[in-house]
Amino acid sequence: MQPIQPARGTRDLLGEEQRRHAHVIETARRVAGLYGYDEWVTPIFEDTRVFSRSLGETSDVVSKEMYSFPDRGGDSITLRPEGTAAICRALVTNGLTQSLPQKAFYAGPMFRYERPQKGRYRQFHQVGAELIGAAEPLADAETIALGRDILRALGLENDVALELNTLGDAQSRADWRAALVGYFHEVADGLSEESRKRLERNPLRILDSKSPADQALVADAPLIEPFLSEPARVFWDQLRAALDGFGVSFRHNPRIVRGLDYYSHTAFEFVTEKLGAQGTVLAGGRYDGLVADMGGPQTPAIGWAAGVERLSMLLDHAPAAPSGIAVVPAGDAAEAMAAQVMQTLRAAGLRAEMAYRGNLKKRMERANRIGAPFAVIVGESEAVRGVVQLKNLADGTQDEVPIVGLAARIAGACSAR
RNA sequence: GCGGACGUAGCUCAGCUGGUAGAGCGCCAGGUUGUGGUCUUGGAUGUCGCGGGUUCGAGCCCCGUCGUUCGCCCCA
Repeated sequence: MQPIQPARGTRDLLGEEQRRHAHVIETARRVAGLYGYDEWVTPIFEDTRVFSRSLGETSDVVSKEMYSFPDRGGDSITLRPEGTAAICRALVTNGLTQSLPQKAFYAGPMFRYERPQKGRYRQFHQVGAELIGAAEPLADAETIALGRDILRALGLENDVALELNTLGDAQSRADWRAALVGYFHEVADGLSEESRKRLERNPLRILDSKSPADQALVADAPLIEPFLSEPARVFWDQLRAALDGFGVSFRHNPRIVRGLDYYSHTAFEFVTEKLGAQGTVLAGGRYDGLVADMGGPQTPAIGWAAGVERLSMLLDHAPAAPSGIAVVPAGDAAEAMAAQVMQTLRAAGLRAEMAYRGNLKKRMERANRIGAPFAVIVGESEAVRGVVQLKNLADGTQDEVPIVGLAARIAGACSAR
């Protein structure tokens, strides 16, 4: 019989990989807490309209990458491809548009039907932060600072660089886009085949094309700055000043555009050179129209999402596996006593384990294998005297210690190490 | 969705111009009846991803398929 494999683009997370993931998520959650964020947990699937309405009909995410299917009632359901739209939907459905601003942190699986690669899976995991109800550049700067601080807390500060751009407000963006389309039409003969298609569907995307031929033409493409409206220009200036205030350094990259339609003003990416084509590690921007798309009032918002898989791969060291105290009965008759001792240790907050079978030698081998710092050897002759053998597995020393106070003794020794 | 590479033991891999499969690590058992690590002796690894084809004979060649991987598209 052939073993059944995990579905394409999905995988199991255990051991070291699981610890890396957990460390990324816990770090992000903790730092977001310092910034005043609460965690929101929204459903893993939603009414398809939550995404089709918000992401823009032209984006590939909607046109071919969503996991959508009809449920038994005939409604179209979609496994969430990203987090922001659902957060906005939750804001509206819970009436929180009446108590702004809201700061939402989230972590969990997302789903996109695409060709898997390293660091890109059909089920992948993101952490994200959304600040809803603040229109000031100060909010953008603080949100970006949060991302930077999480990366810093993960020890990745030197591996990533922040690239920043403005997309202007709706009018600025429309004017700039028209100019871009005009320019690229003029030089269309020199564009790559892909970019000629993009010119019809999603012209902004030509700007970050990887084709060298495109890059040469992009260099002379009109920049957005002349098209910025006065308010958009002021916003852009204030944002950069505010980032200085938060001590966040960045590089202006006029070619950054965001893939999803709902962004305006601020767009940013933390990128790394270390992951090949999957170099964007944390990215986001301002999306002032999205809450209204969800049926709420016009509400400004700024946020980002980060890929947990990609961050995990960048981590220098996986967090160490936890190790517990090995409780070892000397002989079957001591097992009950050993179980009691083990429960005492657990009650004192210590991780403790006992093998289910094997003689003393076998169980000592296992104690060594699980990386236990100490073995507590429970023998019949000692047990009647209320003592056990406490063996330090690092240096091989062994003491007879009373069961009363054993947990405190071990805890003290562990913290002293 | 498009193009390239790769699938051999639990893991990392070797396997000659086609001749019935190997190493290291790990695992199991003994040397040690109440003491791990080091050492030592022995043992089991497996439909060579799967299906078809060529051949007297296929891990090796051909086709298909599934999976992984590197890029493209897109995107975190």
